Amino acid sequence: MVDEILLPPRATLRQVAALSGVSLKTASRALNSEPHVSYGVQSRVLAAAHQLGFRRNGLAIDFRSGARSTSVAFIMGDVSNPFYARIARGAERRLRDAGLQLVSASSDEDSERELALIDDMIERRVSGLLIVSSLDDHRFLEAERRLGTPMVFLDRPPDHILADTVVIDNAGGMNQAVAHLLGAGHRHIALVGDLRRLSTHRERVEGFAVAMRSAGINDWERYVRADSHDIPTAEAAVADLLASPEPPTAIITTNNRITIGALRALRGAQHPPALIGFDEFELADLLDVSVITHDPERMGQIGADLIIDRLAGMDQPPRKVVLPTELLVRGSSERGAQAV
Amino acid sequence: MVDEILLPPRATLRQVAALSGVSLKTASRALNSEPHVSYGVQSRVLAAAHQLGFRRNGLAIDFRSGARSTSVAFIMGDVSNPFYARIARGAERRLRDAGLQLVSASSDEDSERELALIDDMIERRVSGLLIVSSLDDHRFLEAERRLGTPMVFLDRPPDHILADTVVIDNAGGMNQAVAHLLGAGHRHIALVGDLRRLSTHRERVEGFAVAMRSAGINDWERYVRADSHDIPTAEAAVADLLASPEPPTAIITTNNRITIGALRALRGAQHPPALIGFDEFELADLLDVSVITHDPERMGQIGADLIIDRLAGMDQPPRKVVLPTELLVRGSSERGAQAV
DNA sequence: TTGAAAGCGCTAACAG
DNA sequence: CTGTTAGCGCTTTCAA
Repeated sequence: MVDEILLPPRATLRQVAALSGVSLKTASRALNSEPHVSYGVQSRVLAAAHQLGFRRNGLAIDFRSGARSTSVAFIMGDVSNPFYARIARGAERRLRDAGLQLVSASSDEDSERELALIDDMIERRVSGLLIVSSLDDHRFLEAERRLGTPMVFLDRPPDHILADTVVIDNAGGMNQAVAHLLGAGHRHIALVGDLRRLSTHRERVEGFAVAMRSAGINDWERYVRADSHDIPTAEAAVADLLASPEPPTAIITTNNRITIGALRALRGAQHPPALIGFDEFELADLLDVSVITHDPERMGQIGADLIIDRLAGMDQPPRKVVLPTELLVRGSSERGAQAV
Repeated sequence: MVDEILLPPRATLRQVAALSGVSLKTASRALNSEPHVSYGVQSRVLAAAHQLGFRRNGLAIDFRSGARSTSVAFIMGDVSNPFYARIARGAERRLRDAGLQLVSASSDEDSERELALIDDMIERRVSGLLIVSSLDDHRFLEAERRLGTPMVFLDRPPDHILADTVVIDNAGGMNQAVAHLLGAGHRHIALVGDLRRLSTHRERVEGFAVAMRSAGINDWERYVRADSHDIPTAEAAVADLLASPEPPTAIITTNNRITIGALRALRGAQHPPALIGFDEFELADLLDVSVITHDPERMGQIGADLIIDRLAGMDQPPRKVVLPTELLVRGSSERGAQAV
């Protein structure tokens, strides 16, 4: 193979202008279909651009006009978690229609990494920040906020800073689930939760506690397990619960990863406890698993819209949007209850 | 709420230099920890930067140094498809270590949109392109390739252009699956496939055909269905097969979406046919579904490495990496065979 | 070890 | 309708 010569350097607007015999600015206008360009000039410029294989330099455009790139950052735990992927999808669609692009970055739920990513995104001058944060103090973003960078906190509210937020009705969803199980006669209900430091975890546990207490059950903590952040850990936690002297008759898992871990642990169990999982997941219907559903794509859409509105000058106090949940009763929640 | 005054404009390097009483270039050197800066100057500049809340302007840096951004584009069908999400994950990790960031964009498998996205990414001067393409002619990328933009085609090889490619051993994987089913006595084996125009589909069908023919089965086309690009379509296709006068005794689905559609269609079937799906998926083990597995994260990693190497000047002829598959035999492939 | 000057490719602001 | 003049914030020469 002959080593081909690459790099006949890229044509610039200046060359297009020269070739078509107009000024830089006129060429710019023509290529951007701005008004006040005669038809003849327009087509001459376009032809020259085509001939030279000209491509606008987005880097130069972003740099020059306004001090912001046309990207919006999405910082979350892990793209391959369907919850985040669906948020990304919702956000991406809205942003694209607004001429923006989504840049996703995974923090692996690690605070250091999250900080580094946010920092990086700020330096890249993203137009906005969509964050599912695992930090517990967001004061460091205050300066950026005052500089006018729109930021929306998704799924978990920010701490020590006022900013737009889109969350799920965690307590409400949990309440419905617990009420349903209580109604079926369950008294020994376990909760298997995510990292203790996450606000979603705390809210879900709190919703659980409230519902349990109001049913007169005060030793609810006995069956609460936390820090099951991945599938294997969740599986182990559930296995452990099942092996205890007085196993729970029902289990609530607080996210899709944990639910899957629970399903693994329950596989082949003689008398599986009832199960309700937070987050809908693909195949939940086939596996007959009851879930607390909500709409992650919508979360992404709303987040994106908020960014877009703020960018367009919307100047209202920070909003907090709470997305509803719905209990989808399937087979898994209808079993294992002891006689009432 | 008092309307707070935002926008005390961002500090620039020039201001940092002024405040610390050094030249622009010295400030630049200090902040980038370049050599040849005395300790005193270094700390003076850092202090000034801190005091002003200075943040480097990534836009200006990208623009000025080299005509490339520090982003790599990943163009694929849909982020919320776990196959793509896992590729993204693999690529993202590698790229981050190289100081690059991944920008994912979904084409929804639509050619127009894919073209527009690629165009957009080129204008944004991404450092490289990772593409799962649904186009059938990539000549339009030739100019870009000659300009030195590294591009890697994932999952589906490019047409009419030479470029790095990372694909799965489609024919081989299909062969293993068919051989397994034939060995169990199946003769009426169906294949439910994706969009006909996708090369992956064609290769998988070809692998299927070869295996069937070499077993003396020449009417294999009878049970082949294509264009099942989403779950509902796949479900309908499988339901249709089941309802035919002489239904197949085994079904092979050619990707994770189709497998899920098939599972839906098979739900509650009296005598479900055997099933083998292309692509591993979460819960496949719980559902006891046999699959042809491979490693999408690795595909992402290799793609990213190829980009990074090319960016670093690696100058070999385009590579074609073929990733192996493995047949994971679970319960679903062990049923429904008629007496041999 | 430091600095001055030049300019990346483009658009904004003003003229004509 | 078209052109001229600046200059975005930074790095890259090259010189001191």
